[in-house]
Amino acid sequence: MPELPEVETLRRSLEPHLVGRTVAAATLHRRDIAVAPGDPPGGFARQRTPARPRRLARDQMLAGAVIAGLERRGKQLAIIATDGRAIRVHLGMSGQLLRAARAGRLPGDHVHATWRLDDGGRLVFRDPRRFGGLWLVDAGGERFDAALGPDALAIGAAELRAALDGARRPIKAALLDQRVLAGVGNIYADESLFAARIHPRAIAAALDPPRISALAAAIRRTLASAVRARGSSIRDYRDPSGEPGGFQARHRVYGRAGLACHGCGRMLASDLVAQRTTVWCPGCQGTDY
DNA sequence: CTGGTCTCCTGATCGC
DNA sequence: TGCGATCAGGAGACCA
Repeated sequence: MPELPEVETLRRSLEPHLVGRTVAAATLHRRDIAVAPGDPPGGFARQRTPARPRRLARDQMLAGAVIAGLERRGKQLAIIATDGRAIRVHLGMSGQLLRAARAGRLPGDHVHATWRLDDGGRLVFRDPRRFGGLWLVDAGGERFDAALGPDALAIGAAELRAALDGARRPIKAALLDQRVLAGVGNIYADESLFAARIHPRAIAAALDPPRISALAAAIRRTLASAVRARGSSIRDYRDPSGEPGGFQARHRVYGRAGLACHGCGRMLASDLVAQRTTVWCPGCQGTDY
């Protein structure tokens, strides 16, 4: 569901309700959506079904902690306690963090974790597809995945050039790689490439410095504009206060395959690039790469 | 190392 | 109305 603008919208929306609150109680309903310190090492997927899940200490879900703030890096969100403990949240494709005031209604299905606050409010982690998850972080631990690249919202030209570092793969594949750049997903990769007039299959290493500068600027502008619009709502996405985003009305290419380009009128093309449906304009972004 | 493909999971939608 | 095929905002495992 979410890319950087949706996660940043979530962060801004939740923060005023959480900061300064004490976590009165916390419940993890499915052990296999969380990774705790001491869990077997290895990839996320292989950690989700340990032969015998370790029991969690009750304070690992931040029970008893006072919430100091919410930080975001790329698409990851960290709920940080005043004592340094934290919970890193990945929303994956279908994850949501929902808030309900005292006695407010919350969905019952696919709810994997629940926190109750000292003002009676509740916070819920819901994720039907379970591609997302929670990382429980001790004080002093890594709040974000250490391999994440620079945050895309403020990516500079030199920074992007260094991150791409001669990658011999389509620029779209590189933009989707969170180790290169943190925060861009399928929607904003296509929108940014259109804005920079770069073909999604252009080999990253073949882009000259001026084009990489243009791309960095396009990514910053596209993401900032999407954050201002409170993200993109495809299907039924809502932020925690129930508000849909508004950026989907401004998509130039994503979801518009076969329609006319807003820039030149040509029909937008679509194909699989980096295993993801990709839409571009053969007029504005070229037919060769 | 690199880059392409497969896979995890559920739900919405579309054509028949 | 039902039913199977297809697709989805992500990303790690696996393979050549």
